[in-house]
Amino acid sequence: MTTVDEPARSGGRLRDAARTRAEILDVATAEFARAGYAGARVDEIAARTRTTKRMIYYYFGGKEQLFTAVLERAYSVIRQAEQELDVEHLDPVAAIRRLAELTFDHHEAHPDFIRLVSIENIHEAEHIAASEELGRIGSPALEVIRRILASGRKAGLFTADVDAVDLHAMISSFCFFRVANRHTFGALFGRDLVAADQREHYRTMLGDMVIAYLTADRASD
Amino acid sequence: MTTVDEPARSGGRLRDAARTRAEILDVATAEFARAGYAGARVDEIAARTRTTKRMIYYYFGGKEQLFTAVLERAYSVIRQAEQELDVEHLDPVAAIRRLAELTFDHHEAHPDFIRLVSIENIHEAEHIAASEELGRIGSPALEVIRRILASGRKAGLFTADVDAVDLHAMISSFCFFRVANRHTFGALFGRDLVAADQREHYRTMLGDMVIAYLTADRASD
DNA sequence: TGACTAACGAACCAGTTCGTACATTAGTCG
DNA sequence: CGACTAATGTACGAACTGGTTCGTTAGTCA
Repeated sequence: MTTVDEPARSGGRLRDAARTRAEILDVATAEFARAGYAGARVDEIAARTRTTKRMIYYYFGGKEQLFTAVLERAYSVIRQAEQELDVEHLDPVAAIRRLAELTFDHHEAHPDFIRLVSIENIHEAEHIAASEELGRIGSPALEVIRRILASGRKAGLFTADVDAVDLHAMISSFCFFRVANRHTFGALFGRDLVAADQREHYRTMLGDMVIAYLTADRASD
Repeated sequence: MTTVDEPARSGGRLRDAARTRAEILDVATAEFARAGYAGARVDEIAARTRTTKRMIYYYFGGKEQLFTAVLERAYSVIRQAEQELDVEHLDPVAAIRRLAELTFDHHEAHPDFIRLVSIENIHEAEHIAASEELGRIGSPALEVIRRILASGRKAGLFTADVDAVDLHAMISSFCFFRVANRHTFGALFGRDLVAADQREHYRTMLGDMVIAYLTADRASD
């Protein structure tokens, strides 16, 4: 990650490894998200930085490793957000709805992250596979879901016997699709899924969908 | 080998514009889906064809237009599949479930198409925007959904007052995510969403979800 | 202070990539 | 048949791109 120990000096140092590294990562994130892995230009990233291309190779080794570092930092952000989830004081139904809404909000707030994930999937997650860090991180949200599901089942509120990972996939799929595919969807169906005045509508729709699924009377099958 | 150089072609003509064009499109589809727009190599496409790069420029004009042509054909395939939808003889609940399942099946059967859509979204649907053909096609599935929703509401089966486009987005999001993000999801959560032995599970889950949403008692909100 | 190292910059290079100029041939039609 | 056009193949090049070589400077510490 970018957190190399901050040198004691504070003022605008000319030479500041941590700052340079972080700036490269910021610019690289935007560039990769903009143009995809192959479309991203190392020269372009360097040009938008206060440093030079030499430094990218000095700190990261190459384009491939730079992209991996970008992914690592992007995932660490979402992991951190998930760690701050505080919904378990709510009743199970409200907790799940709140969790879904927070996932919804996070996707909307981080379109670059969504693009990076799309790009990484085009490349069959090879960078995640190559990263030690990304390989062993779990999802804090998953644990939260697990606990809410357990208590909801215990209270007889949730009829569906869903697995936490599957529920996470269900919630994520809606949030992800809305942001990731907004361009083709908009072009083909003439509807902007991310329009500001539709936000509450889709947020509610997601919650309704998840709760309906969890509380449905499955006997009618 | 078997066919070194056959001067006198039997059935297949030596010069066949339609065939050459189609072969280029086939190979280009695979190549773009494999590596993304920028990552795809025109030389590579040419090499895998029985013709040369010259022909790609002769028939399509350039890489950009070739990709647009690839998208146009890919979308025409799904449009055609949707036109063969035959679910309206079923009762509304069964019809929606069947429609969802067919969408599910189509996504699973056409991973290259999913990748192309992901790629096109990275490029903000600029090729769809540039295509006259793609701009004015509607979705046959949308009309089907509209009719089923209307009859379901009329029969008092569907409590939710959903819009057809939104329901289409809901169904698509789950199907799309499962295929498009299977690599990162698998790497991060250790679960293969496209594993053969999980297929029925997710297919059922999708149907349950959609039906639960449509038939839920929204009064409890 | 002066040597030593981390951090940095400019210029360069070798391989690649899209695109094209030029030459040629198969098929068709009067 | 012979001219004419659609279709095709070869070879090449200008621009670009990831990566490197070589040299410089700021900061640190003995």
